[in-house]
Amino acid sequence: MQYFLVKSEPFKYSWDKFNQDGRTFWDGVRNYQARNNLKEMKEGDLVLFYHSNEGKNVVGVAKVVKEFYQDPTTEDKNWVVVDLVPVETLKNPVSLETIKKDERLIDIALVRQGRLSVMQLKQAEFDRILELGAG
DNA sequence: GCCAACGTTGGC
DNA sequence: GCCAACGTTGGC
Repeated sequence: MQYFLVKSEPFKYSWDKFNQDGRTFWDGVRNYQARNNLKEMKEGDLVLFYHSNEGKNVVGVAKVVKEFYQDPTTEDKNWVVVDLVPVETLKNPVSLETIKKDERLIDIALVRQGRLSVMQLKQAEFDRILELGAG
């Protein structure tokens, strides 16, 4: 079991919209590092959903239901998507500020490499964020 | 709206 | 293959 975090601008695709849809393919990744992380995802892996720009917090947990395949929005073979479904909404969204202040989360890619949109998390980091989100 | 970080592109 | 220029992301 692996753990990940994905970013989305709420204007583009929000957690609410995701829950209304019930399932989505995660498209729009146009960065090789992020793409490689997408390819690492296996069915059943858990993914934190982070709102960038607006909110700047982790709002919920999603699950991988289909491993990577060709991005249907482009012909370019470089890009892939995975299918995700929502699992649970965090009671207390965990803000970037909170994450930055937590010594156990100081090392995660969200902080270290701000621009990366798909990243892997250690289980301890994933658990810690859920703990903070439970309120 | 600004700017830092950083990935990508293209000239040499 | 290096590196300057440029574009994009995302925090502030």
